[in-house]
Amino acid sequence: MPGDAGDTAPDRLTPVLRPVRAGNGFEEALEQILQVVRLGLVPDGGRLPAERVLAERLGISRVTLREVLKVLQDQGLVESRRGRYGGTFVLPRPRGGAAGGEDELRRRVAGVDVEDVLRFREVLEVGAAGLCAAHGTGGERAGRLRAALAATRDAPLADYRRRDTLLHLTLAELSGSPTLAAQYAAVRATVNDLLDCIPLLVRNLEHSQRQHDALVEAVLDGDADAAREIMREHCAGTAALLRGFLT
Amino acid sequence: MPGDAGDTAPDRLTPVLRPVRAGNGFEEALEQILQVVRLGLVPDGGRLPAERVLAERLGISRVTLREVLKVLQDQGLVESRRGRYGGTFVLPRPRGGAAGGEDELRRRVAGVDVEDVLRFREVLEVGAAGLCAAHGTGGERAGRLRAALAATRDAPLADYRRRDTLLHLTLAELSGSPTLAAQYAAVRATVNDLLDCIPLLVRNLEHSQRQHDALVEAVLDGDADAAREIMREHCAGTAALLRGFLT
DNA sequence: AAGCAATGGTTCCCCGCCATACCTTATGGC
DNA sequence: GCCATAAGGTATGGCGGGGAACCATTGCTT
Repeated sequence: MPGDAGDTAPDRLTPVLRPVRAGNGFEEALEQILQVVRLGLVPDGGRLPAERVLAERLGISRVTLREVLKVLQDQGLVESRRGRYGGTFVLPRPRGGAAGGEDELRRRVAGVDVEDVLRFREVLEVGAAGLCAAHGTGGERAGRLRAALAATRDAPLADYRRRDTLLHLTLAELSGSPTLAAQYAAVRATVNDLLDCIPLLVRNLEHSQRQHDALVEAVLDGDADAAREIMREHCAGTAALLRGFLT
Repeated sequence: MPGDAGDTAPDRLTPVLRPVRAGNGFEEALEQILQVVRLGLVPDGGRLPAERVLAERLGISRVTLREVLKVLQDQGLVESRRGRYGGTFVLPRPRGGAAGGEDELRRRVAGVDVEDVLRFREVLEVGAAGLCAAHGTGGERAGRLRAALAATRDAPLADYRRRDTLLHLTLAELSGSPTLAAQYAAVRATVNDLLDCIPLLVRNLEHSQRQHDALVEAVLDGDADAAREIMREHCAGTAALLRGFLT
Protein backbone atom coordinates (compact mmCIF):
# COMPACT_ATOMS: atom_id res chain seq x y z
CA MET A 1 0.00 0.00 0.00
CA PRO A 2 1.56 3.30 -1.06
CA GLY A 3 1.62 6.11 1.38
CA ASP A 4 1.73 3.65 4.21
CA ALA A 5 4.76 5.28 5.77
CA GLY A 6 2.95 8.50 6.45
CA ASP A 7 -0.32 7.14 7.68
CA THR A 8 -1.72 8.64 10.84
CA ALA A 9 -2.31 6.74 14.04
CA PRO A 10 -6.05 6.23 14.00
CA ASP A 11 -7.56 8.42 16.71
CA ARG A 12 -4.77 10.68 17.77
CA LEU A 13 -6.91 13.48 16.40
CA THR A 14 -9.87 12.87 18.67
CA PRO A 15 -8.98 15.48 21.30
CA VAL A 16 -8.61 18.20 18.71
CA LEU A 17 -11.20 17.57 16.04
CA ARG A 18 -14.28 18.25 18.01
CA PRO A 19 -17.33 19.72 16.31
CA VAL A 20 -16.90 23.37 15.57
CA ARG A 21 -20.21 24.16 17.16
CA ALA A 22 -22.27 22.09 19.56
CA GLY A 23 -25.64 22.24 17.85
CA ASN A 24 -26.77 25.53 16.34
CA GLY A 25 -26.20 28.96 17.77
CA PHE A 26 -29.64 29.00 19.27
CA GLU A 27 -29.11 25.90 21.38
CA GLU A 28 -25.70 26.92 22.53
CA ALA A 29 -26.89 30.35 23.60
CA LEU A 30 -29.78 28.75 25.45
CA GLU A 31 -27.33 26.48 27.21
CA GLN A 32 -25.15 29.36 28.28
CA ILE A 33 -27.95 31.45 29.63
CA LEU A 34 -29.26 28.46 31.53
CA GLN A 35 -25.74 28.07 32.86
CA VAL A 36 -25.78 31.60 34.19
CA VAL A 37 -29.01 30.90 35.97
CA ARG A 38 -27.98 27.46 37.21
CA LEU A 39 -24.71 28.81 38.56
CA GLY A 40 -26.70 31.44 40.38
CA LEU A 41 -24.69 34.27 38.88
CA VAL A 42 -27.90 36.21 38.60
CA PRO A 43 -29.96 35.84 41.75
CA ASP A 44 -33.73 35.50 41.76
CA GLY A 45 -35.22 38.79 40.67
CA GLY A 46 -31.91 39.86 39.19
CA ARG A 47 -31.61 41.31 35.74
CA LEU A 48 -29.78 39.81 32.81
CA PRO A 49 -27.75 42.14 30.61
CA ALA A 50 -29.76 44.06 28.01
CA GLU A 51 -30.55 42.16 24.86
CA ARG A 52 -28.17 44.17 22.72
CA VAL A 53 -25.33 43.59 25.18
CA LEU A 54 -26.09 39.94 25.75
CA ALA A 55 -26.33 39.26 22.04
CA GLU A 56 -22.92 40.76 21.48
CA ARG A 57 -21.36 38.87 24.40
CA LEU A 58 -22.72 35.62 23.04
CA GLY A 59 -21.75 36.47 19.50
CA ILE A 60 -25.24 35.93 18.12
CA SER A 61 -27.78 38.29 16.60
CA ARG A 62 -30.42 39.90 18.67
CA VAL A 63 -33.09 38.11 16.70
CA THR A 64 -31.72 34.72 17.64
CA LEU A 65 -31.21 35.78 21.23
CA ARG A 66 -34.80 36.84 21.46
CA GLU A 67 -35.91 33.42 20.32
CA VAL A 68 -33.90 31.97 23.19
CA LEU A 69 -35.44 34.39 25.67
CA LYS A 70 -38.86 33.59 24.29
CA VAL A 71 -38.35 29.94 25.22
CA LEU A 72 -37.19 30.87 28.71
CA GLN A 73 -40.22 33.10 29.12
CA ASP A 74 -42.58 30.34 28.02
CA GLN A 75 -41.02 28.10 30.65
CA GLY A 76 -41.55 30.74 33.29
CA LEU A 77 -37.87 31.14 34.06
CA VAL A 78 -37.53 34.78 33.12
CA GLU A 79 -39.75 37.77 32.58
CA SER A 80 -39.24 40.74 30.27
CA ARG A 81 -40.19 44.28 31.16
CA ARG A 82 -40.06 47.13 28.69
CA GLY A 83 -39.08 50.73 29.08
CA ARG A 84 -36.14 52.36 30.70
CA TYR A 85 -34.80 50.31 33.61
CA GLY A 86 -36.66 47.42 32.04
CA GLY A 87 -34.90 44.27 31.02
CA THR A 88 -35.05 40.52 31.38
CA PHE A 89 -35.43 39.37 34.95
CA VAL A 90 -34.87 35.96 36.50
CA LEU A 91 -37.97 34.64 38.23
CA PRO A 92 -37.81 32.61 41.44
CA ARG A 93 -37.97 28.92 40.57
CA PRO A 94 -41.49 27.60 40.97
CA ARG A 95 -40.95 25.14 43.83
CA GLY A 96 -41.71 21.44 43.59
CA GLY A 97 -40.82 20.72 40.00
CA ALA A 98 -44.29 21.52 38.74
CA ALA A 99 -43.01 22.69 35.37
CA GLY A 100 -41.47 19.31 34.50
CA GLY A 101 -38.00 20.64 35.21
CA GLU A 102 -37.15 17.22 36.60
CA ASP A 103 -37.31 15.57 33.22
CA GLU A 104 -35.26 18.39 31.80
CA LEU A 105 -32.61 17.70 34.43
CA ARG A 106 -32.55 13.96 33.68
CA ARG A 107 -32.16 14.72 30.01
CA ARG A 108 -29.18 16.99 30.58
CA VAL A 109 -27.49 14.62 32.98
CA ALA A 110 -28.09 11.54 30.82
CA GLY A 111 -25.20 12.02 28.44
CA VAL A 112 -22.64 13.15 31.01
CA ASP A 113 -19.40 11.24 31.51
CA VAL A 114 -19.33 11.46 35.30
CA GLU A 115 -15.72 10.36 35.70
CA ASP A 116 -14.57 12.89 33.14
CA VAL A 117 -16.40 15.69 34.89
CA LEU A 118 -15.21 14.79 38.38
CA ARG A 119 -11.60 14.41 37.35
CA PHE A 120 -11.52 17.55 35.30
CA ARG A 121 -13.20 19.46 38.07
CA GLU A 122 -10.66 18.34 40.64
CA VAL A 123 -7.77 19.29 38.39
CA LEU A 124 -9.14 22.77 37.88
CA GLU A 125 -10.05 23.36 41.50
CA VAL A 126 -6.77 22.12 42.89
CA GLY A 127 -4.91 24.12 40.29
CA ALA A 128 -6.85 27.26 41.05
CA ALA A 129 -6.28 26.90 44.78
CA GLY A 130 -2.57 26.43 44.21
CA LEU A 131 -2.28 29.41 41.90
CA CYS A 132 -4.19 31.67 44.25
CA ALA A 133 -2.03 30.75 47.18
CA ALA A 134 1.18 30.94 45.19
CA HIS A 135 0.92 34.30 43.55
CA GLY A 136 -0.65 36.01 46.48
CA THR A 137 -3.96 37.73 46.95
CA GLY A 138 -3.60 41.46 47.11
CA GLY A 139 -5.88 43.41 49.42
CA GLU A 140 -8.99 43.70 47.29
CA ARG A 141 -8.77 40.09 46.19
CA ALA A 142 -8.41 38.81 49.73
CA GLY A 143 -11.52 40.81 50.51
CA ARG A 144 -13.53 39.19 47.75
CA LEU A 145 -12.50 35.77 48.91
CA ARG A 146 -13.36 36.45 52.54
CA ALA A 147 -16.69 37.94 51.54
CA ALA A 148 -17.59 34.91 49.45
CA LEU A 149 -16.63 32.64 52.31
CA ALA A 150 -18.65 34.61 54.81
CA ALA A 151 -21.68 34.46 52.50
CA THR A 152 -21.62 30.68 52.59
CA ARG A 153 -21.60 30.64 56.38
CA ASP A 154 -24.91 32.30 56.99
CA ALA A 155 -26.64 30.86 53.95
CA PRO A 156 -30.15 29.52 54.16
CA LEU A 157 -30.16 25.89 53.12
CA ALA A 158 -31.94 26.67 49.86
CA ASP A 159 -29.23 29.13 48.82
CA TYR A 160 -26.20 27.18 49.99
CA ARG A 161 -25.44 25.56 46.66
CA ARG A 162 -25.43 28.92 44.94
CA ARG A 163 -23.09 30.59 47.41
CA ASP A 164 -20.80 27.61 47.44
CA THR A 165 -20.59 27.86 43.68
CA LEU A 166 -19.80 31.54 43.91
CA LEU A 167 -17.03 30.90 46.43
CA HIS A 168 -15.36 28.37 44.19
CA LEU A 169 -15.87 30.54 41.14
CA THR A 170 -14.26 33.44 42.97
CA LEU A 171 -11.23 31.31 43.64
CA ALA A 172 -11.09 30.34 39.98
CA GLU A 173 -11.27 33.97 38.92
CA LEU A 174 -8.54 34.97 41.34
CA SER A 175 -6.27 32.30 39.90
CA GLY A 176 -5.19 34.80 37.29
CA SER A 177 -6.15 32.56 34.40
CA PRO A 178 -9.36 33.65 32.68
CA THR A 179 -9.36 30.44 30.70
CA LEU A 180 -9.30 28.43 33.90
CA ALA A 181 -12.18 30.47 35.27
CA ALA A 182 -14.24 29.94 32.13
CA GLN A 183 -13.59 26.22 32.08
CA TYR A 184 -14.41 25.93 35.74
CA ALA A 185 -17.69 27.72 35.24
CA ALA A 186 -18.61 25.25 32.54
CA VAL A 187 -17.70 22.17 34.49
CA ARG A 188 -19.27 23.46 37.67
CA ALA A 189 -22.59 23.94 35.91
CA THR A 190 -22.49 20.25 35.09
CA VAL A 191 -21.45 19.35 38.62
CA ASN A 192 -24.40 21.30 39.94
CA ASP A 193 -26.69 19.34 37.66
CA LEU A 194 -25.27 16.15 39.07
CA LEU A 195 -25.65 17.40 42.63
CA ASP A 196 -29.28 18.22 41.92
CA CYS A 197 -29.79 14.52 41.30
CA ILE A 198 -28.78 13.44 44.78
CA PRO A 199 -30.05 14.29 48.27
CA LEU A 200 -28.50 17.15 50.20
CA LEU A 201 -26.94 15.95 53.43
CA VAL A 202 -26.49 18.48 56.20
CA ARG A 203 -23.58 16.50 57.64
CA ASN A 204 -21.71 17.03 54.41
CA LEU A 205 -22.41 20.73 54.47
CA GLU A 206 -20.79 21.10 57.86
CA HIS A 207 -17.79 19.17 56.68
CA SER A 208 -17.57 21.29 53.55
CA GLN A 209 -17.77 24.41 55.61
CA ARG A 210 -14.79 23.42 57.71
CA GLN A 211 -12.83 22.66 54.58
CA HIS A 212 -13.77 26.01 53.11
CA ASP A 213 -12.46 27.77 56.18
CA ALA A 214 -9.19 25.90 56.11
CA LEU A 215 -8.87 26.41 52.38
CA VAL A 216 -9.29 30.16 52.48
CA GLU A 217 -6.91 30.39 55.39
CA ALA A 218 -4.25 28.44 53.52
CA VAL A 219 -4.72 30.56 50.42
CA LEU A 220 -4.44 33.81 52.34
CA ASP A 221 -1.37 32.44 54.10
CA GLY A 222 0.19 31.74 50.76
CA ASP A 223 0.59 28.08 51.62
CA ALA A 224 0.10 26.57 48.19
CA ASP A 225 0.76 22.97 49.18
CA ALA A 226 -1.77 23.10 51.97
CA ALA A 227 -4.34 24.81 49.78
CA ARG A 228 -3.95 22.16 47.12
CA GLU A 229 -4.19 19.32 49.59
CA ILE A 230 -7.29 20.66 51.26
CA MET A 231 -8.94 21.28 47.93
CA ARG A 232 -8.07 17.79 46.81
CA GLU A 233 -9.81 16.34 49.84
CA HIS A 234 -12.74 18.68 49.38
CA CYS A 235 -13.23 17.52 45.81
CA ALA A 236 -12.69 13.89 46.72
CA GLY A 237 -15.56 14.20 49.18
CA THR A 238 -18.01 15.44 46.60
CA ALA A 239 -16.72 12.95 44.08
CA ALA A 240 -17.22 10.02 46.42
CA LEU A 241 -20.73 11.19 47.16
CA LEU A 242 -21.63 11.48 43.50
CA ARG A 243 -19.99 8.21 42.52
CA GLY A 244 -21.93 6.53 45.29
CA PHE A 245 -25.33 7.83 44.38
CA LEU A 246 -25.04 7.78 40.63
CA THR A 247 -24.81 4.01 40.36
CA MET B 1 -33.93 53.36 41.30
CA PRO B 2 -36.37 50.45 41.15
CA GLY B 3 -35.02 46.95 40.75
CA ASP B 4 -31.86 47.99 42.50
CA ALA B 5 -32.07 45.16 44.97
CA GLY B 6 -31.77 42.53 42.28
CA ASP B 7 -29.04 44.12 40.19
CA THR B 8 -26.21 41.92 39.13
CA ALA B 9 -22.60 42.38 40.10
CA PRO B 10 -21.08 43.86 36.96
CA ASP B 11 -18.83 41.22 35.41
CA ARG B 12 -19.59 38.08 37.29
CA LEU B 13 -20.86 36.77 34.00
CA THR B 14 -17.61 37.17 32.11
CA PRO B 15 -16.40 33.61 32.56
CA VAL B 16 -19.62 32.12 31.25
CA LEU B 17 -20.83 34.41 28.53
CA ARG B 18 -18.19 33.78 25.98
CA PRO B 19 -19.05 33.97 22.29
CA VAL B 20 -20.95 30.97 21.11
CA ARG B 21 -18.61 30.61 18.19
CA ALA B 22 -15.16 32.12 17.67
CA GLY B 23 -15.67 33.68 14.25
CA ASN B 24 -17.55 31.77 11.59
CA GLY B 25 -17.44 28.06 10.99
CA PHE B 26 -14.87 28.48 8.30
CA GLU B 27 -12.34 30.20 10.53
CA GLU B 28 -12.83 27.84 13.40
CA ALA B 29 -12.34 24.82 11.18
CA LEU B 30 -9.23 26.38 9.74
CA GLU B 31 -7.93 26.95 13.23
CA GLN B 32 -8.53 23.38 14.25
CA ILE B 33 -6.84 21.88 11.23
CA LEU B 34 -3.89 24.18 11.77
CA GLN B 35 -3.87 22.97 15.35
CA VAL B 36 -3.60 19.39 14.19
CA VAL B 37 -0.64 20.31 12.04
CA ARG B 38 0.98 22.53 14.65
CA LEU B 39 0.68 19.85 17.29
CA GLY B 40 2.33 17.46 14.88
CA LEU B 41 -0.50 14.96 15.17
CA VAL B 42 -0.09 14.34 11.48
CA PRO B 43 3.60 14.11 10.58
CA ASP B 44 5.05 15.57 7.40
CA GLY B 45 3.80 13.56 4.48
CA GLY B 46 1.00 12.15 6.61
CA ARG B 47 -2.58 12.09 5.46
CA LEU B 48 -5.48 13.94 6.97
CA PRO B 49 -8.77 12.09 7.28
CA ALA B 50 -10.83 12.01 4.10
CA GLU B 51 -12.87 15.12 3.41
CA ARG B 52 -16.18 13.45 4.13
CA VAL B 53 -14.90 12.13 7.45
CA LEU B 54 -13.18 15.33 8.45
CA ALA B 55 -16.24 17.40 7.62
CA GLU B 56 -18.36 15.23 9.88
CA ARG B 57 -15.83 15.33 12.73
CA LEU B 58 -15.73 19.10 12.55
CA GLY B 59 -19.47 19.40 12.22
CA ILE B 60 -19.28 21.42 9.03
CA SER B 61 -20.31 20.71 5.47
CA ARG B 62 -17.90 19.35 2.96
CA VAL B 63 -18.25 22.49 0.90
CA THR B 64 -17.05 24.66 3.74
CA LEU B 65 -14.29 22.24 4.61
CA ARG B 66 -13.04 22.33 1.04
CA GLU B 67 -12.79 26.10 1.22
CA VAL B 68 -10.58 25.67 4.25
CA LEU B 69 -8.41 23.09 2.52
CA LYS B 70 -8.20 25.37 -0.49
CA VAL B 71 -6.62 28.04 1.67
CA LEU B 72 -4.14 25.58 3.13
CA GLN B 73 -3.24 24.40 -0.35
CA ASP B 74 -2.68 27.95 -1.55
CA GLN B 75 -0.32 28.45 1.37
CA GLY B 76 1.56 25.30 0.44
CA LEU B 77 0.81 23.56 3.72
CA VAL B 78 -1.08 20.61 2.31
CA GLU B 79 -1.52 18.87 -1.01
CA SER B 80 -4.51 16.99 -2.34
CA ARG B 81 -4.23 13.86 -4.41
CA ARG B 82 -7.17 12.28 -6.14
CA GLY B 83 -8.08 8.67 -6.70
CA ARG B 84 -8.19 5.72 -4.40
CA TYR B 85 -5.60 5.99 -1.62
CA GLY B 86 -5.53 9.68 -2.40
CA GLY B 87 -6.34 12.29 0.20
CA THR B 88 -5.03 15.46 1.70
CA PHE B 89 -1.39 15.26 2.71
CA VAL B 90 0.66 17.48 4.98
CA LEU B 91 3.68 18.93 3.20
CA PRO B 92 7.03 19.45 4.92
CA ARG B 93 7.26 23.04 6.06
CA PRO B 94 9.21 25.10 3.56
CA ARG B 95 12.26 25.94 5.64
CA GLY B 96 13.33 29.50 6.33
CA GLY B 97 9.98 31.25 6.49
CA ALA B 98 9.87 31.99 2.78
CA ALA B 99 6.10 31.87 2.65
CA GLY B 100 5.67 34.66 5.16
CA GLY B 101 4.61 32.18 7.81
CA GLU B 102 6.50 34.34 10.28
CA ASP B 103 4.01 37.16 10.03
CA GLU B 104 1.23 34.64 10.40
CA LEU B 105 2.85 33.45 13.60
CA ARG B 106 3.22 36.97 15.00
CA ARG B 107 -0.40 37.63 14.20
CA ARG B 108 -1.58 34.56 16.07
CA VAL B 109 0.65 35.21 19.05
CA ALA B 110 -0.18 38.90 19.25
CA GLY B 111 -3.49 38.56 21.07
CA VAL B 112 -2.40 35.84 23.48
CA ASP B 113 -2.54 36.37 27.22
CA VAL B 114 0.76 34.69 28.05
CA GLU B 115 0.18 34.48 31.79
CA ASP B 116 -3.22 32.91 31.25
CA VAL B 117 -1.80 30.32 28.91
CA LEU B 118 1.14 29.41 31.11
CA ARG B 119 -0.93 29.10 34.23
CA PHE B 120 -3.68 27.12 32.63
CA ARG B 121 -1.16 24.87 31.01
CA GLU B 122 0.56 24.11 34.28
CA VAL B 123 -2.71 23.33 35.98
CA LEU B 124 -3.70 20.86 33.29
CA GLU B 125 -0.30 19.20 33.06
CA VAL B 126 0.12 18.81 36.78
CA GLY B 127 -3.42 17.54 37.08
CA ALA B 128 -2.94 15.05 34.28
CA ALA B 129 0.28 13.76 35.78
CA GLY B 130 -1.37 13.33 39.15
CA LEU B 131 -4.39 11.53 37.72
CA CYS B 132 -2.27 9.19 35.65
CA ALA B 133 -0.13 8.24 38.61
CA ALA B 134 -3.09 7.92 40.95
CA HIS B 135 -5.47 5.69 39.04
CA GLY B 136 -2.78 3.49 37.62
CA THR B 137 -1.67 2.76 34.12
CA GLY B 138 -2.73 -0.67 32.96
CA GLY B 139 -0.39 -2.62 30.69
CA GLU B 140 -1.31 -1.13 27.33
CA ARG B 141 -1.32 2.39 28.70
CA ALA B 142 2.08 2.03 30.32
CA GLY B 143 3.30 0.85 26.95
CA ARG B 144 1.99 3.93 25.16
CA LEU B 145 3.65 6.17 27.70
CA ARG B 146 6.99 4.41 27.48
CA ALA B 147 6.86 4.44 23.70
CA ALA B 148 6.17 8.17 23.61
CA LEU B 149 9.03 8.78 26.02
CA ALA B 150 11.41 6.64 23.99
CA ALA B 151 10.45 8.55 20.84
CA THR B 152 11.59 11.82 22.40
CA ARG B 153 14.97 10.36 23.29
CA ASP B 154 16.21 9.62 19.80
CA ALA B 155 14.51 12.57 18.16
CA PRO B 156 16.31 14.67 15.61
CA LEU B 157 16.40 18.24 16.80
CA ALA B 158 13.91 19.36 14.19
CA ASP B 159 11.35 16.84 15.37
CA TYR B 160 11.86 17.19 19.11
CA ARG B 161 9.08 19.68 19.67
CA ARG B 162 6.61 17.43 17.97
CA ARG B 163 7.50 14.33 19.94
CA ASP B 164 7.58 16.26 23.18
CA THR B 165 4.06 17.46 22.40
CA LEU B 166 2.95 13.90 21.71
CA LEU B 167 4.40 12.69 25.00
CA HIS B 168 2.53 15.31 26.98
CA LEU B 169 -0.62 14.72 24.98
CA THR B 170 -0.38 11.03 25.68
CA LEU B 171 -0.24 11.76 29.38
CA ALA B 172 -3.29 13.99 29.06
CA GLU B 173 -5.20 11.28 27.23
CA LEU B 174 -4.27 8.69 29.82
CA SER B 175 -5.59 10.92 32.58
CA GLY B 176 -9.02 9.44 31.97
CA SER B 177 -10.62 12.81 31.35
CA PRO B 178 -11.35 13.43 27.67
CA THR B 179 -12.21 17.03 28.49
CA LEU B 180 -8.80 17.52 30.04
CA ALA B 181 -7.14 16.02 26.97
CA ALA B 182 -9.06 18.29 24.63
CA GLN B 183 -8.29 21.37 26.66
CA TYR B 184 -4.66 20.45 26.87
CA ALA B 185 -4.46 20.01 23.12
CA ALA B 186 -5.86 23.49 22.66
CA VAL B 187 -3.56 25.17 25.13
CA ARG B 188 -0.53 23.26 23.95
CA ALA B 189 -1.08 24.46 20.40
CA THR B 190 -0.80 27.98 21.75
CA VAL B 191 2.24 27.12 23.83
CA ASN B 192 3.91 25.73 20.72
CA ASP B 193 3.22 28.99 18.94
CA LEU B 194 4.89 30.83 21.78
CA LEU B 195 7.84 28.47 21.75
CA ASP B 196 8.24 29.08 18.03
CA CYS B 197 8.92 32.71 18.89
CA ILE B 198 11.99 31.99 20.99
CA PRO B 199 15.28 30.25 20.31
CA LEU B 200 15.67 26.54 21.00
CA LEU B 201 18.32 25.89 23.62
CA VAL B 202 19.93 22.47 23.64
CA ARG B 203 20.77 22.79 27.33
CA ASN B 204 17.08 23.06 28.08
CA LEU B 205 16.32 20.01 26.02
CA GLU B 206 18.68 17.90 28.08
CA HIS B 207 17.12 19.17 31.24
CA SER B 208 13.66 18.48 29.90
CA GLN B 209 14.69 15.00 28.96
CA ARG B 210 15.81 14.21 32.47
CA GLN B 211 12.54 15.53 33.82
CA HIS B 212 10.60 13.43 31.34
CA ASP B 213 12.39 10.32 32.50
CA ALA B 214 11.72 11.05 36.14
CA LEU B 215 8.13 11.96 35.39
CA VAL B 216 7.30 8.76 33.56
CA GLU B 217 8.99 6.75 36.24
CA ALA B 218 6.96 8.42 38.96
CA VAL B 219 3.74 7.91 37.01
CA LEU B 220 4.43 4.24 36.42
CA ASP B 221 5.33 3.85 40.08
CA GLY B 222 1.98 5.32 40.99
CA ASP B 223 3.65 8.07 42.99
CA ALA B 224 1.20 10.88 42.37
CA ASP B 225 2.86 13.45 44.59
CA ALA B 226 6.22 12.98 42.92
CA ALA B 227 4.67 13.07 39.46
CA ARG B 228 2.92 16.32 40.25
CA GLU B 229 6.00 17.90 41.72
CA ILE B 230 8.21 16.96 38.77
CA MET B 231 5.64 18.20 36.31
CA ARG B 232 5.32 21.44 38.20
CA GLU B 233 9.04 22.04 37.92
CA HIS B 234 9.00 21.01 34.29
CA CYS B 235 6.31 23.54 33.48
CA ALA B 236 7.95 26.20 35.59
CA GLY B 237 11.05 25.81 33.48
CA THR B 238 9.27 26.43 30.22
CA ALA B 239 7.26 29.21 31.77
CA ALA B 240 10.37 31.01 33.01
CA LEU B 241 11.92 30.71 29.59
CA LEU B 242 8.89 32.15 27.85
CA ARG B 243 8.37 34.92 30.38
CA GLY B 244 11.99 35.84 29.94
CA PHE B 245 12.00 36.05 26.18
CA LEU B 246 8.55 37.48 25.62
CA THR B 247 9.26 40.84 27.27
C1' DA C 1 -45.86 68.68 31.03
C1' DA C 2 -42.20 67.85 27.71
C1' DG C 3 -38.34 65.55 26.33
C1' DC C 4 -34.76 62.24 26.53
C1' DA C 5 -32.71 57.84 27.12
C1' DA C 6 -32.72 53.00 27.69
C1' DT C 7 -34.90 49.19 27.03
C1' DG C 8 -37.85 45.40 24.68
C1' DG C 9 -40.51 44.38 20.11
C1' DT C 10 -40.73 43.96 14.90
C1' DT C 11 -39.55 43.81 10.12
C1' DC C 12 -36.78 43.38 6.03
C1' DC C 13 -33.13 41.58 3.13
C1' DC C 14 -29.06 39.18 2.26
C1' DC C 15 -25.21 35.98 2.93
C1' DG C 16 -23.09 31.72 4.52
C1' DC C 17 -23.51 27.42 5.11
C1' DC C 18 -25.63 22.97 4.49
C1' DA C 19 -27.55 18.82 2.17
C1' DT C 20 -27.54 16.33 -1.85
C1' DA C 21 -26.47 14.53 -5.90
C1' DC C 22 -23.39 13.75 -9.40
C1' DC C 23 -18.76 13.72 -12.02
C1' DT C 24 -13.71 12.59 -12.27
C1' DT C 25 -9.49 10.29 -11.13
C1' DA C 26 -6.56 6.71 -9.47
C1' DT C 27 -5.60 2.12 -7.56
C1' DG C 28 -6.11 -2.76 -6.52
C1' DG C 29 -8.44 -7.21 -7.22
C1' DC C 30 -10.62 -10.45 -10.22
C1' DG D 1 -8.21 -5.78 -19.16
C1' DC D 2 -12.33 -4.62 -16.61
C1' DC D 3 -14.62 -2.96 -12.89
C1' DA D 4 -15.41 -2.00 -8.04
C1' DT D 5 -13.90 1.24 -4.66
C1' DA D 6 -12.37 5.20 -2.41
C1' DA D 7 -10.94 9.28 -2.74
C1' DG D 8 -11.17 14.47 -4.48
C1' DG D 9 -13.95 17.98 -7.58
C1' DT D 10 -18.38 20.36 -8.96
C1' DA D 11 -23.12 22.23 -9.12
C1' DT D 12 -27.76 23.58 -7.15
C1' DG D 13 -31.43 24.84 -4.15
C1' DG D 14 -32.98 25.98 0.34
C1' DC D 15 -32.89 28.16 4.83
C1' DG D 16 -31.18 29.65 9.26
C1' DG D 17 -29.06 33.29 11.14
C1' DG D 18 -27.06 38.10 10.90
C1' DG D 19 -27.24 43.17 10.36
C1' DA D 20 -29.59 47.21 10.40
C1' DA D 21 -33.15 50.06 10.80
C1' DC D 22 -37.31 51.19 12.89
C1' DC D 23 -41.38 51.13 16.40
C1' DA D 24 -43.28 51.01 21.26
C1' DT D 25 -43.00 51.52 26.09
C1' DT D 26 -41.40 53.16 30.36
C1' DG D 27 -39.46 56.22 33.82
C1' DC D 28 -36.13 59.80 35.08
C1' DT D 29 -34.88 64.66 34.45
C1' DT D 30 -35.81 69.27 33.60
